[in-house]
Amino acid sequence: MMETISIDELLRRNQLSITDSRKKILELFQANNGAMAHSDIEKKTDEKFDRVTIYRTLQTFVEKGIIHTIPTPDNSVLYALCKDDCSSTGHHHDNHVHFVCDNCNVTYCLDSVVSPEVNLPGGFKPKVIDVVVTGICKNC
Amino acid sequence: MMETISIDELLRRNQLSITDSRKKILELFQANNGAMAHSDIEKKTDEKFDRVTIYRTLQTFVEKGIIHTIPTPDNSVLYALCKDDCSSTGHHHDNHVHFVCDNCNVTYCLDSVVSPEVNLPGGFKPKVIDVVVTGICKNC
DNA sequence: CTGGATATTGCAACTTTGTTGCAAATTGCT
DNA sequence: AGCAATTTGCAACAAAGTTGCAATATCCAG
Ligand SMILES: [Mn+2]
Ligand SMILES: [Mn+2]
Ligand SMILES: [Zn+2]
Ligand SMILES: [Zn+2]
Repeated sequence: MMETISIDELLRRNQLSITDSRKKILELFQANNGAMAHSDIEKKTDEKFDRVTIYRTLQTFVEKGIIHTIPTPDNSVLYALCKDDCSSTGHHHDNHVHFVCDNCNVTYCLDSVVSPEVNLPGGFKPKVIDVVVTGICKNC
Repeated sequence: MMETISIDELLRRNQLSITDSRKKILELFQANNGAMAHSDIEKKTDEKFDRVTIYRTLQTFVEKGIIHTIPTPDNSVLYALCKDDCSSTGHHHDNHVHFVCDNCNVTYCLDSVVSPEVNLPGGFKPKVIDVVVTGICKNC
């Protein structure tokens, strides 16, 4: 079992200075149970931070392995927190399935469901397998 | 075995009038072995058609089941031809795997590889499973 | 605790991507 | 050929994302 670490500690471990925008955005991710789009963050921060700052913060978090992006069927960009082992090793291991609810529109990281094997035709060498399931979630 | 039908016939079967832009865009899809983005089509048509026309044409083709969209890890919107049975039944059955090559950047429809089963936690009811594999393709 | 090097932010300006209304042109049909 | 219906191009706009730079905040050594 991995112990829960504070937001400040999380930033420090990733050699990032502790700033208002980074703290606030991480708080939002921890409070939210699903994935968030850039526009969600803009709204939830009440336009306190510049759009550009939010873009740059998200980009930094992705590079550090603190959050990961999720490919969605409607091709909007979503972000969610990574499991702890992503940031510690410096590269992503988000081989879990994502679920998009048709009804409430929440996107879940199903961390317990690992991506299935796929049998590819000869010559194709897989590196990453992204699986996005659309349907009705457990809360709908 | 499904016989190959002409572009005019394909449009007629979908109750679409035969216009220059629709013919040209379908030709591009048939000539191209991978998926295309809106911007690819703009370039390959040499700006002969208005951007808006291309958007509307792609949208019409998706609605008719002539092409389908592909969710990609970098969240760009790609389109590729559907198998014949999509347009005949009026709704999509594109339950095949897509492959994005890290090297040549071509995105393939692997029509022969059907999406695998996924074991979801209790309460989640799947409808569509999108699988996108990233790696090195057979031509690289 | 403070000064100053370094990193981060906000602003402005710009690019790309996508949408909408409407008049002009094209298509399909008689 | 003529006419109704569909499609296109244009203009104007909105949303999403990028870049350079000056102002500000953070961190660390002294
Ligand atoms: Mn996830
Ligand atoms: Mn496909
Ligand atoms: Zn739901
Ligand atoms: Zn390739």
